[in-house]
Amino acid sequence: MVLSVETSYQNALNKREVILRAARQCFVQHGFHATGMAEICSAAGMSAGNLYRYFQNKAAIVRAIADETRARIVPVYERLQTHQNPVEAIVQIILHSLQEFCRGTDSRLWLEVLAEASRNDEMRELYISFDHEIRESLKKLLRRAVKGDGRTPGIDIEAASVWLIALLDGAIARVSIDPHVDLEKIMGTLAASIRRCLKVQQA
Amino acid sequence: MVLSVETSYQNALNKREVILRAARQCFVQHGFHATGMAEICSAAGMSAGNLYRYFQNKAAIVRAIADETRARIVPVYERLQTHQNPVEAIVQIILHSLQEFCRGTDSRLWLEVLAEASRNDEMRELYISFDHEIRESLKKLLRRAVKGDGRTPGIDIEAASVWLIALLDGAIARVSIDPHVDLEKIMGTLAASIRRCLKVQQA
DNA sequence: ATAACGAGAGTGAACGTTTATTCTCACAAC
DNA sequence: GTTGTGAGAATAAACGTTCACTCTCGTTAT
Repeated sequence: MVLSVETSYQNALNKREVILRAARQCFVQHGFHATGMAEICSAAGMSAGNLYRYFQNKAAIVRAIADETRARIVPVYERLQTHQNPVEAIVQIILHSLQEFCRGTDSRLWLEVLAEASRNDEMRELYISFDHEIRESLKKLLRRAVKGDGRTPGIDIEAASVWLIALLDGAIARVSIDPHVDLEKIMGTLAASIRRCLKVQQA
Repeated sequence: MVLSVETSYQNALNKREVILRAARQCFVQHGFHATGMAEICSAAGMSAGNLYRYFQNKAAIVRAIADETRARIVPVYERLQTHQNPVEAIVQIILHSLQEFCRGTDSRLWLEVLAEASRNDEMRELYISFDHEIRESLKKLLRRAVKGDGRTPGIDIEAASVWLIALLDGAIARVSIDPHVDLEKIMGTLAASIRRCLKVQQA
């Protein structure tokens, strides 16, 4: 019957999600390499044999997690593209991204992705394509900001986009390491700095 | 004999350094957890049994590497403390640090340290104490900059120090992941941004 | 109504490696 | 002859992965 096929498909999706949730939790605690399959299995409440019905191997799980983490951020960039004030749009993007990463424990996961991307080719390509995508969004906004301002652009748009992302990645690192960090305050001063850098043009 | 003790001590130091150099190389390639002791042994041209005479275990090697990496940066901060122009001193510090990390492959190692610090308590303490130390240096300079400027400080000194380090960490991540990055250009625009943020105070 | 069938979900022990670490023994120096 | 230095085999645990197998159900045949 058609219905049964559909429910089984749904079921498989659910199982994959259960596994991913479990794996995410383990990876946050011990990192990609120091997490064993047995750990993931027990966190998912599942036997090893069964888990391997849903993922080909450990690498596939890691890939899925990295993809998922990345996918959560992209919409933020697209949503704010239509904001009328481009500088404020940029500020909002960075703030939203930071919040999105730092709610829960995704920041640690992202740090793990960064480290992995620096040596694993597949992960590097993922990071770079992700980076390209979101920096294109930023550059569009930066161009609008420079034009709208009516002054000679003292800003190197390419460089500015790089620095915004670096600032974000650095902030994620800090938040995920230092337990005493005050996210609210951090975000306030971050916004101020970005505004200062982007709005004030000097000869 | 006194001399023999001394040379043997020297010898042991050399051996430790040989091992650390080898380990560093391996860690850069595969990270702390994915690097095996056998790998380090063969890179150091040494048997396992012998290597364990110089380090208690793998964790001790990791600790030593992290310490070493950190120790390489601290002097930069101290050296520039006496610079007469505090803003330029800050710019120089950040630029030097970036260069120090990105010469060779230390940037990857630092990324590894960051990821590890987010979950391993010992590494976290190392990072935080390091961070505290260098931010104290930055804060001294920032205070001088604010006073010297003679204007009402529009800058939150604590926050500014945090953001400078975040910027640095983010930049390190980028350099170590993206092979196409132009370090010279990056450093130029970084300096400009910092100057803009720190020098120009607005109501 | 019931027996036979088959597919999907699930198990957990076992596989062959690889891991970090230790043990044993040989050589060299003084 | 003792001590320091080294190699390399040995160990046991842990690793990712696979295996043969069971259990559960819905479908079909009788």
